[in-house]
Amino acid sequence: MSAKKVRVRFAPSPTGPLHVGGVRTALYNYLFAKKHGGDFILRIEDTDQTRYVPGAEEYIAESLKWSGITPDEGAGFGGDYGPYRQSERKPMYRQYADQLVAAGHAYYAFDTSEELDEARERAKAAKIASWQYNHITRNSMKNSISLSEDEVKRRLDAGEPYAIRIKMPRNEEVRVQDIVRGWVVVNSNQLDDKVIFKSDGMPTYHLANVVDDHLMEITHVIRGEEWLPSAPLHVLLYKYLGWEDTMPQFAHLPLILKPDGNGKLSKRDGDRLGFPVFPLNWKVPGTDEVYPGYRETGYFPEAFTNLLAFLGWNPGTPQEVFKLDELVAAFSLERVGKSGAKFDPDKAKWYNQQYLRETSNEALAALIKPEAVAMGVDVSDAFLAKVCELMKERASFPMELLEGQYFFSAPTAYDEKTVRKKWKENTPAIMGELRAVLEGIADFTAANVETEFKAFLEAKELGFGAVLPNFRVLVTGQGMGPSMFEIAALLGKEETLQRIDAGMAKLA
RNA sequence: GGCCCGUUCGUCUAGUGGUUAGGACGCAAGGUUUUCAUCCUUGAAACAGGGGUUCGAUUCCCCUACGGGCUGCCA
Repeated sequence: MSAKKVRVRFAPSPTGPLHVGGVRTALYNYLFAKKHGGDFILRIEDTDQTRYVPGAEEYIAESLKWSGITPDEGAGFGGDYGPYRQSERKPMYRQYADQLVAAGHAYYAFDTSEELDEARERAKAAKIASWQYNHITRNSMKNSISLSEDEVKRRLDAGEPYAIRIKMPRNEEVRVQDIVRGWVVVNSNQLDDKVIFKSDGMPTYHLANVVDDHLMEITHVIRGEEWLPSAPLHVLLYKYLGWEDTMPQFAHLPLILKPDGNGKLSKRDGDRLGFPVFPLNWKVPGTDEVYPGYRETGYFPEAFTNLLAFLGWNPGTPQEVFKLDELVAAFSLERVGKSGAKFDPDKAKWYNQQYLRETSNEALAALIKPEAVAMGVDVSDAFLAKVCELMKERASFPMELLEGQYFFSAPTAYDEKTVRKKWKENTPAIMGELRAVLEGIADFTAANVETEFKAFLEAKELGFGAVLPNFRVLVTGQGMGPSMFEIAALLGKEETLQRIDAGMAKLA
């Protein structure tokens, strides 16, 4: 094993909000880096100015920070290998494209996009399988291979725009070794002469990616499966640039699929099925449209990384709840699966529930305080913490802790079903007597209320079912909920009695 | 269409040339609970199909089917 320090990068394009698939890729990179004591780098791949979306880069950085997978280096995070935005690295790429041209591995192409479209249209009309710019077609196009030397020189001197394309070799086996998939072999005849340097002076993803990974001394390229088809091109680029010896290892991750049907998870699936697809709320620029985020929905960051980690990876043990540092310790690319994973909203919710239950009542209270205040709730922190304690086991998200409105104000309506089924002729009399019993309790604790309540039932030879539901509906308006003794104690004797009186007045 | 990748309960998955094919989510039933939730117990539920190789294949090979990705001067 070489002692070279592990360096991995997450290289998103700032064309919009990062989605969960992207976060998972970032997460696996982070876990792998930390597992091996290496560095996790954020590189912004903005070689296409036309697709730049304002705010996207900030969104990406904030998403990573919130998720707890903050980069060690990168755009906005410092580091010795900068700049980390490809747009700022623009002057660095040209020389490598020139080097490839000089070596005969690349050539100038003068075809306009209109001409390329035409070629594709013609092929389509002729029902030829999809058209490719390759060893067969390049001779009929306008480039430095088909054109005479003089003609090429004339066009270059005239300042005519051109792109630089890689010259794919004839009939050569290109082998890519992938950590999750093993050897992937493809014949170069299947590959096309991809543009590596655009006429606007910027490199395309393929060149920029290889050059930057080399210059930044990246040791492992961990990215989505959508890149697998272009991996052979990248391998060839390393070879032609003379960097074969330090070529990073590849790991192509399976995709995250939509929960129902098939296909890649997309932002519309979230709307349709009612779960977030983005880590943070994303406000579409120039509109009022907002896509919901995991953070705002009430997911804990560690629940988020936990559930994401398990989409395509597992530790091989029954344990499923892993804090971020536990994930780091357990992670390995060898245990990453090969097949796409359908996102399961139910399981996502379950993960959050696990973390909610591990969070202290005080911390939960602090978490929901702003929301409570916004709702007009005015109670002490201790009171709110107690509410959290009572509501905790029936919630998956912090917001749900606030669903027991009756904790904060007297009921305005009384559960119809409970009243219909439980409120009998003699109920008002029984409730009146219960009220007297409650009033007589000096120390109004849950335990005392329970003891006195049970003694009352025994003395009156009444069952729980005849009394408690009515007690509950008078005080909370509900037919279900946490322990009534706890609720009464929390509200206090005075409030409890007042609510009984108010309820009796309406129901009797 | 071409190329590449994949295929174990509904979902996420473990797993081995010989297993009662295991777990989790969800679902169902029962129990606990004043109720709901929690919790406990139990249950239904899978090796895509066909050929090989083999004494024996879910496991190895091939084909088919199905699914996915790519096929841009996007990333």
